[in-house]
Amino acid sequence: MAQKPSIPKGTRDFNPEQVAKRNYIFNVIQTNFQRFGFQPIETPSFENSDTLMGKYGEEGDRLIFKILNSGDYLSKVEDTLYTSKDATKMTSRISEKALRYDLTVPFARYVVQHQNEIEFPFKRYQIQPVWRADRPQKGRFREFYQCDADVVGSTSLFQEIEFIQLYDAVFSALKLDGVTIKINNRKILSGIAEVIGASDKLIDFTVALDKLDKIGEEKVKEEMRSKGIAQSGIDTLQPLFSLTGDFESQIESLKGILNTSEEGKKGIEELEFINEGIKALQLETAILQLDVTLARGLNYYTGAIFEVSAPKNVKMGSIGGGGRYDDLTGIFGMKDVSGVGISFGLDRIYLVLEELHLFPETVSKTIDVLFINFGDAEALFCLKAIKELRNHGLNAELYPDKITNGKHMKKQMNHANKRGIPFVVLVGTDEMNANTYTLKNMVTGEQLKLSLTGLIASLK
RNA sequence: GUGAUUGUAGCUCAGCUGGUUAGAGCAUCGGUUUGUGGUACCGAGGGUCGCGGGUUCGAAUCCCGUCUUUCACCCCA
Repeated sequence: MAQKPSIPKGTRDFNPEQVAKRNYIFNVIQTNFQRFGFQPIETPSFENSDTLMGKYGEEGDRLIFKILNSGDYLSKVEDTLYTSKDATKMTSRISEKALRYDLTVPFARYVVQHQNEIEFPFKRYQIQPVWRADRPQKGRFREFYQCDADVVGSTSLFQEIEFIQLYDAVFSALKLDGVTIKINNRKILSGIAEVIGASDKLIDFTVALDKLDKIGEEKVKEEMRSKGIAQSGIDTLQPLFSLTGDFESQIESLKGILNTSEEGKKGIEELEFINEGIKALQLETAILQLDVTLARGLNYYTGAIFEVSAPKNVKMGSIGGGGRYDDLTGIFGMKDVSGVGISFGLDRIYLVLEELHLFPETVSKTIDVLFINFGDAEALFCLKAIKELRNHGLNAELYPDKITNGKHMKKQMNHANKRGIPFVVLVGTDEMNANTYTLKNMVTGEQLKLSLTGLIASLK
């Protein structure tokens, strides 16, 4: 229906049921954020372009939605620039604002800007939408929510341990069993790159390594060769491709590979510390797994890297990620502030819960009881009762239109049925005269004549 | 950004190699049922076949473009 209105690709409308389900997830995440001591902040939907541009790599810049300047913005562009048709140069001249791409960079900006008001270490959480000019796919949207928790101003590795606990707490509360929290450390990746003499190609190297479980060993080696990594280096990597077993045994293998790299050894130390902590504290339902091929995430991670995968029976990209960044605020001129944080992908968590039927049935129930509207006098009588019910914490409402000529009772009952309202109250002249209420259970069909106090008691 | 894919009633989909007034189920509305919904029966409304252009005597059907959907790559929540 081309005539009908539409919304841009990668965006969605949410109906009442969907909003109820999303709020359920929000509430669980928010409750746990607060339980772990995080405080909320909010930042604007759009930032100055130079705050965002260049922070996510070349690929990221391409995916940032730019906002056109107001007014007659083309008149300020020189003819030479205009005719050169250089989009990158042109963009910076006609667009000075952009929609935020994630919550971490705006948060870094916030910390630098408000550094004198903030009490460090600062633990904040932020639940807001972000925008990416990506092509939509399963679980990929152009507008989606991130739920971030970060700590800045502490280098303590106990923060990493806390974040793993936080992931576990949230997913356990959502009854999403069997999520895998993958952990790696940037220092390990740097160490490996150093050992194979490819320190200058760290990004290419890690991007290739990250694809191991997807495209296989041979293709990864091929990609590394095509990026100019020496064959001798790739041969040195061999033990890495066959790295298996539990956390401890993988660590042992890594020690063998990285014994000449100081940075690598530091990474191993950090991982061991975190693993010891988690072993002592235990996780409820999540599984912590060392994954040396985990390299995803932004260029700014310097220590731990996290990624959360949905249970294996669901085909979905990561539902959360995060890591340690030692110098994020440095890009805004504030040195030596270490930060670490994690993010929950609300929209993907929603899809996973939906697929596994894990939403509690009660999430979309909004109203406890509907009063049938027999007429003006009855309606007024009902509204008095409704007021009482509301004061007792019950969600109650009157059907707005009255029954005319005895008709439309069916319509009102139907309405209650369709909305899944569990109880209906009928008050006609008989009830009104006797000061009683007929309570009907919409599931069983059972009806009771009750006083107002009886009504309240039955509904509570 | 690269390569595919989808688009017919509010929803899910039929519609054979182009041929008279484009169908079904569900949903909606009305009736059977003027104090009782969820099941039943009867009936009604609702579509310029995504949009634009082209080929043809004739296009939902073929061609081109465009938008949209879904998927893979890139990248990522």
